[in-house]
Amino acid sequence: MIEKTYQPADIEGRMSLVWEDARAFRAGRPDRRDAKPFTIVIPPPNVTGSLHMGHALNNTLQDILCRFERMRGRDVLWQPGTDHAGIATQMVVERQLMERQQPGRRELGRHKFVERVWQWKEESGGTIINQLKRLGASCDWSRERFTMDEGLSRAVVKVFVELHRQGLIYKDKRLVNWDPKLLTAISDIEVQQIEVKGHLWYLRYPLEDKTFSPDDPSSFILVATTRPETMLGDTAVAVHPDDPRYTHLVGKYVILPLVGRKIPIVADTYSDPEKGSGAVKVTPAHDFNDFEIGRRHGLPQINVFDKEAHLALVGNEDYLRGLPEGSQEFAEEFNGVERFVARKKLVARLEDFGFLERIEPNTHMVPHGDRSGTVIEPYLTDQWYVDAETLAQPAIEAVRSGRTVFVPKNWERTYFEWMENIQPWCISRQLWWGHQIPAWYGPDGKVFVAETEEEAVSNALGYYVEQEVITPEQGREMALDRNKRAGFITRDEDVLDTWFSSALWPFSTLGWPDDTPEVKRYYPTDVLVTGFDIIFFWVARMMMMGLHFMKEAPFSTVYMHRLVRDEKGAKMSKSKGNVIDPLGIIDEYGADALRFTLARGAAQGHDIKLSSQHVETNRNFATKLWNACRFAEMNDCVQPEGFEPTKVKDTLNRWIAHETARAVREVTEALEAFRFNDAANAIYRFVWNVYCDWYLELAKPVLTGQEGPVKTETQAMVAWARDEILKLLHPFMPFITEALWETTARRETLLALTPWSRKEAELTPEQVSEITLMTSMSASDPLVPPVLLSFDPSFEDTAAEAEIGWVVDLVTAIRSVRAEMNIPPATLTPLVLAGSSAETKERAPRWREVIKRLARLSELSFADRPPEGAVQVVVRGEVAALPLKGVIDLSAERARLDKEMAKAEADIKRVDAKLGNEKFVANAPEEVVEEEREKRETAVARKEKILEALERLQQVGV
RNA sequence: GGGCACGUAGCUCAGCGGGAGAGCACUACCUUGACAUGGUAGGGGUCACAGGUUCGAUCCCUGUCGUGCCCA
Repeated sequence: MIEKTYQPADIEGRMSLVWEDARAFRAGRPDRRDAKPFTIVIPPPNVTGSLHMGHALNNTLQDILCRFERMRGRDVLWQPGTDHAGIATQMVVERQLMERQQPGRRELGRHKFVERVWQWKEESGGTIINQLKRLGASCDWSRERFTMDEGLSRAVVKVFVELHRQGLIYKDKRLVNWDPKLLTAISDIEVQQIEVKGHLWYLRYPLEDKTFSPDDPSSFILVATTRPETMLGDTAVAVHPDDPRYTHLVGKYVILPLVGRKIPIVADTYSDPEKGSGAVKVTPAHDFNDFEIGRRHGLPQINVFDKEAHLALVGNEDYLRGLPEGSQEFAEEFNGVERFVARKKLVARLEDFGFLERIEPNTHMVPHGDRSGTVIEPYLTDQWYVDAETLAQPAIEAVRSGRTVFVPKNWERTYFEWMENIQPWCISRQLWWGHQIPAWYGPDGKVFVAETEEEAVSNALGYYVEQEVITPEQGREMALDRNKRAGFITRDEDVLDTWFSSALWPFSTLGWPDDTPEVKRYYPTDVLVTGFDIIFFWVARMMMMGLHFMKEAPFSTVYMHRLVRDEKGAKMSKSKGNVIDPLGIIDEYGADALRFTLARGAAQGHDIKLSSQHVETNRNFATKLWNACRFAEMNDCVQPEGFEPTKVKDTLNRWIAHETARAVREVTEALEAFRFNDAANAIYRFVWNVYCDWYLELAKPVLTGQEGPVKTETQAMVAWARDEILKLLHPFMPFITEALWETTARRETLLALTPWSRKEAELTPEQVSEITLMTSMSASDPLVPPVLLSFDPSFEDTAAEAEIGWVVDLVTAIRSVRAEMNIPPATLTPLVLAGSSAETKERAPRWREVIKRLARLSELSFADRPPEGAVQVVVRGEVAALPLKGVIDLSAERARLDKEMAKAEADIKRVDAKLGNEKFVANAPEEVVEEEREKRETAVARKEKILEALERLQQVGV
């Protein structure tokens, strides 16, 4: 029995258990041993995360694909899991320690701290996984993985060692994006450029051979800078080689104000004559562009900051080298000053001595760490890098050749753009939580990379014995005793970027580097579903690693969805306070309603604007379905054993078969092309505007009438179409459909495992070959869906469509005219079909009861001519008359007919204009011209009927 | 500055060479025996602007204006 009201909360929890008990989502079910696999790896959410709308969308779309393919018989593996989120997790645990006033990270020491993080992970790391379950995600939860798992960690080490051996991972001293708050390097894409209202400071740098005076422009060169505090590390001034203002100064020297260092003026095209003064200070150790200039001109790099971005001048050899007497005092004064404080103090000091010319407001982009929010400092350090450029080549090729396809396709351009200009990927992080780099150093700094400590140590000791740094005896002792070698051989302290391990996710989760059956069966995966904002984090890196280690691209299709915004179109953010919590929405309207809303909004290339009102609409849709199923149940609608929908006789039943087949086709084709919105809208329309509004309404007289073969057939067909609906809707609304499936009949399988409606088996051999041809034609382009794959011509029935179409049009026309004439619904009117064709005379009696009920008629009769003073409408070229003389206002009817008349005449006029154009008749395709002629005929016939009606009205004297 | 989108009904968006569509909102009416989380009907748009291609342009091309995003 279906409950009277639909309450999502009642069914969602229960259905989750049903699926779990049946192990419905397990990959590799024995009954699908011979099935083609379908694999999606989840973009692993951050272990510290909780479900936000972006996750809800991302996972809804993945789930729709997985459930769809599962129903189509594939052996589906949807691989779930989380990543360890190095920085984020470390921050969460550190904050927790602070809040609880427990010893901090440094006090605990590395080992104890990492233990603490694991403890946190066990307690709180499952949050988002449980939230995904509430959304209905049909992942194979038994295979859940975590990037710090033993197996995945082995994959990381192996990849690191292998790439290092191949020279694709190396250590280098370069400028990195340094986060002075978190004290770690981060990669380019973890940096966000934020527009900041800053200033441009114009500084006078005195020329070496002149006597400096602020009033004498020939005694200095004016430089403009957004970061005056970095001047302490300046090693040159650059001007454009073609800038006539400065050509005479190139090759000369300036004396760095306050510091006293003598630095050259160089010519470099980086300097923009249009910007600032046209001369820029060059600080190779603190600016990426300056670093390049420095390399071009062989300039020294002087780092003036410590790790926390405080000035580090005392004892800084690079800084002090070549400075005049007395600079020690200045260094001591400014040593240890924080960068922004230093800026203020330095500007004031420069001003005191006449070195500051002016300050202009200047809005510019400033790099910020996406985790800490602090201003990133370009900082010169030793870090590990991946040679991304080399790895990118096959990844570019895979997309160019079409082995991996982006949907929508225009993302490929963005992908190429980035891949072709890719920079070395900095992968080391100065953190404790993560995969520690498998590199060990000897006393001279020589590095030994190996998969295990034993191997690295033995390599190292062998080397130093050979070099006679230690004796063989010492080597043996150190090999055996960790304590003896401490201080001699030390491990790299740093860990790897989290995305390094995420890049391996499509194969590490399957058991690689072991030679597992899962790797063979499920790699490469089919689709990656992800937001465009992480195309570089995810797609690019997984492509590189997958191709390098597996020799095959990790996925054949990359579907990029867009952002979920609030109802006004603003990006959701905590600071704006416009975040819509998916779990709150699920509590209020149900997961099905949320999912359906997201799917209906997921048009390719568009952000989704979400409001709770939309969700409410779709909850109402679920209610509508619920009640339709109740109606079927109340009318004992069941499919008898061996029922054959293709064999039904009754016109109405043949019609719904026809319409259902069309819906199946629409939904299937849309899903195959990743047009989630079209698929969802097609099923919405079918359920509400076809099945509920017309089929059930038209079937009511039969269902409530006497027993008989037609009634039995209709009951079966109502149930059949309902089951088709449940199947079509299941990928979108899994909970309600599974619950209704369970309640409405005795079922052999869960709906989640029930075959999708495909009817190829029932086709004739000729039809099959035609379909095969079309499918193979479109197979070359994966974006073109195989058109006929799910369409069953045996359901096609144009006669049924014509007949039911006539009923629908007639009822609609009468309703419309009644509303226009203000006839109260309670008033039943007679209907006279005037001058009907034999076809209509034959049809009408079959639909008499239905038409009378739906159009609120007292009787339905035929006549050669419409009665005097009757309201007349034209339906499919024939007149239907409502004899309402005395009931309605005849002048209102006249006005209505005049309006109709004008419409018909306008139609004729437009068509005539076309047909009168010789060029149109000559150039337009034959079908189009023919269509226009038909249009004209219909319009003319219509006009004649209206004209007759008007004449009749005249006779009554209106 | 470079790239990618987008300007269609009050709102959110489909459509993308031959009669302007949906959902929501709005208006009127309806407690009809699945459903008021419902039913029926209705109003509302020179498809941003200007050119061009075409027999024909909301749709293709060019430009202008406006909006958003990404990268410098």
